Amino acid sequence: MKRKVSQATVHRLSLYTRYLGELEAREVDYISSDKLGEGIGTNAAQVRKDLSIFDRFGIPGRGYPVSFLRKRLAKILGVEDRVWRVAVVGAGCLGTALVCYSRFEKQGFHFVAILDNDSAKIGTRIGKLEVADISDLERIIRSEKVEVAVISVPVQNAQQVTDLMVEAGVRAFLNFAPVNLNVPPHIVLRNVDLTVEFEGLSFHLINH
Amino acid sequence: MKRKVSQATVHRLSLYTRYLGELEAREVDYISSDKLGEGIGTNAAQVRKDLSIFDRFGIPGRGYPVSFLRKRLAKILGVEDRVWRVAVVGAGCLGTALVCYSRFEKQGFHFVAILDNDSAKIGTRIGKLEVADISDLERIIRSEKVEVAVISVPVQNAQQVTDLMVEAGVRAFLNFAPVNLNVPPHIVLRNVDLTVEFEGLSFHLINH
DNA sequence: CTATGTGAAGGCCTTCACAGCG
DNA sequence: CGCTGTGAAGGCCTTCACATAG
Repeated sequence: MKRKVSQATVHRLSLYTRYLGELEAREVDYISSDKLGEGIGTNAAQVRKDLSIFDRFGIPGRGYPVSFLRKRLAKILGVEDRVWRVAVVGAGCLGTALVCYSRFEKQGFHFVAILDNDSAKIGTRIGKLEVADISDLERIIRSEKVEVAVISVPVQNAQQVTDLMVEAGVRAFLNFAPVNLNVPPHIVLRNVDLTVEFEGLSFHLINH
Repeated sequence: MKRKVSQATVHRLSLYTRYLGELEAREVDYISSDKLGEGIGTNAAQVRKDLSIFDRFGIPGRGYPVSFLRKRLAKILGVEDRVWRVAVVGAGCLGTALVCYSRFEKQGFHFVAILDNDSAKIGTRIGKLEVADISDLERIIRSEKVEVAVISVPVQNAQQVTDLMVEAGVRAFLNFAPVNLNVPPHIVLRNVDLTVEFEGLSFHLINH
């Protein structure tokens, strides 16, 4: 890695990887930076800059070898020949939906547990998983070797649950609770906030 | 509006608004740019710059009036004294979860319809809504005066469904399908791609 | 004396433009 | 001759620092 990889670049690496997967399924051998950019909604210069951070993947006059590039990017993203073990905390609408959605499994994110504090939910089955009692959190995280957690609990429980998970050894969080979580500096945290997304739409509808 | 409002600023306006709502509930009257920044995970300078785009909301020596500022920001975001009518297309795991999640209603996003093409789902009840037949799309969009649509259909149907919706008059889309949708320039589109989010976590776990 | 509002500086990301490779 | 890789330029966003208001 020659330079710092920006958040924006990481985001696009994901999109390139997915689009290259589609091309691979359609048995396309080579793709130009121009077409690859078009496929994910950016331009050729951006594509070449992004890829040049890591290596010289392309062949002047031909473009990028689709299959080779997809594998290399998947490796860079950490999703080639590898599975991440994920726990979902909060078996509400959203937590349930994530577990039932199969694409993540295919992409190397394996859901190994779903936890809740509601005794009416504990023991019930969601997809292939049985809802576990949140008071068993630490034991489950350790025995299941959970590395990534999804926070889909109500706002008022989110920070506490996150603290417990950090203590139990979880290193990365995808947070759906609409609150600013505080985590130690070595912990990876990304927020998905659907209200923010809706309000983004609303702002542009009103101001354009 | 004195200058162009960046995407990043719009995002933070949402976060400020939410945090100010919490402060309002706790009956806090004034907040400094420093504390407001801390509350959403940014700094005082950023807060002051963001807010100064629109007006002089603050009182030197005291800070910002919480309730007044919250209302003004909600107005700017288009969620004060107003309801947006939203349709969800695709009654799978995710579409169902969104309709059952009540926070959006409170924030001014009112779900008025959920559509699917699966005859096994059509007519069934999800929350307060009955799943409608997607072949009635145009009629429903017009009669329900839908302005915003959520795309939660499989990738292969996403573009077609979006085209139909644009034609029927929908002006804004929140797209959960992992595909780059093409829409006319005057249409507002935001993508929520959970695979990208997971891969973002993965990248940072591997490279730090 | 505290905390805002804002030009200026700094830093990061994107776009340009072209040398050079296949 | 087409398309990549990459310095340079441009543009946008964040941070700094301080004059100014309450």
